[in-house]
Amino acid sequence: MSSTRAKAVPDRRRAILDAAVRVFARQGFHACRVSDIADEAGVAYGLLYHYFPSKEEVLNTLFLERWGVMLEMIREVDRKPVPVREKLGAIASFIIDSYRHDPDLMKVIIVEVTRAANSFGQTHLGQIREAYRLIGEIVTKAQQEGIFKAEIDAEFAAMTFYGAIEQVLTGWIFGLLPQGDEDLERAKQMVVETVCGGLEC
Amino acid sequence: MSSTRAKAVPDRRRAILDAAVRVFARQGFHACRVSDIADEAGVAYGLLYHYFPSKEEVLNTLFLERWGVMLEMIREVDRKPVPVREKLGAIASFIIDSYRHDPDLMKVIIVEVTRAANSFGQTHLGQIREAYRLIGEIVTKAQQEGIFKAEIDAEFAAMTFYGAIEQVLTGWIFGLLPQGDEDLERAKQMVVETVCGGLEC
DNA sequence: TCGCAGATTGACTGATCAGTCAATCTATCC
DNA sequence: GGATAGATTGACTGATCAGTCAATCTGCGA
Repeated sequence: MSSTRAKAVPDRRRAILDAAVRVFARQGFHACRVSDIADEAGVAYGLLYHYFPSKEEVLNTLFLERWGVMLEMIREVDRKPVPVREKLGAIASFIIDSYRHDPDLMKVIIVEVTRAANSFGQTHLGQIREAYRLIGEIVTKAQQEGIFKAEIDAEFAAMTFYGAIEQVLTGWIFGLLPQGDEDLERAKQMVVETVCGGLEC
Repeated sequence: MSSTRAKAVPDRRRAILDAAVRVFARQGFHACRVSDIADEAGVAYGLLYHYFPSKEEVLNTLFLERWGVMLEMIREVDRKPVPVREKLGAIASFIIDSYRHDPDLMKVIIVEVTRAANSFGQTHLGQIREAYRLIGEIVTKAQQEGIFKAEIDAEFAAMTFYGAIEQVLTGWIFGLLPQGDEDLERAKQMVVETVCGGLEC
């Protein structure tokens, strides 16, 4: 099969998705043309429509691919018998490392989907909500164990936690905060420190 | 002069701005047509271009009007000789009360400008940054007074604080969080409580 | 070698919409 | 009551671009 061959058939679908990440990150979803994506991928205009029914569906695919990995990761972390701080720390680490590994993709997901609740966020509200719900569950358990204050609403705490991380990523994306390797590492600690500090009894 | 007359000349410019808030909130800036705004304002299409050079400039005007008030409010609060918690509490209250008073306007500002850093956020990055800077200053002072931990970067703390508030507003805007009067009041306390709790020594 | 299916091409179409502009209206002042 | 300036109108234009489609290419099995 092709996946075992050294010189496999070029995967145009993947090339289109990767090109789209770069183009969306550079120009934004609405500002770019489908031809920009095709050009960036080194592929004819019409081929995009061979693999995807629309420009929108390209963005949807990018988002769902990545968001699914994150949700799965949160579920997995939650299953482990470790303290809250460690769970939240793992989530913060995962998101921040995702940014380190592929800043363009995270920029697209945050700017065009997660923070664009009017357009694509609307479509994916369910997925986004699920992330809040999972984080909220972690908070609830910590409250039941008497580690977190019971009087703060868990969903609310989850939004605060995720909101803080996303805001920091946004700061990096738009050059409002320094983003050396040490900065990313410190950010992980600081987010968890700040939020847990405020929530613990 | 007209402002003293009971039946003053109708202020079409204002009518257009108010209509734009409703239309942008309902359909989003990119998805709506200029004719939608004109219709909503009960005014001819061309009149919008008599008062504004472009559709964009209508949104810019709405944003700058409101953001300017907020920046001035933060500066004023900072001048008062009150504890940090009270300062941050006043900021949270102002933003949340702004939402209570005119949810459509806040939705537009957050969804189309503040969180749309790719399009309009870019244009207004300076204004947005200024808010972070002012909040960061408040945090810095608290650190100098020994009330807040010195090891957390002030700009970072400012983003966490503002990010948490904005995320909660976003939750209300898109129906992810309950938004009764009590919820709004509790949110003010919870945001300040959580962030200060995490930052205090 | 032939024929087929799927991959690939890019010119073209149809719809959309921001912005223009010449015409008309209205208020005000002399 | 006439003249002027600014307000108001809405039909029209020009550009843009997502999506279509018929034509061509390529790899592979018979």
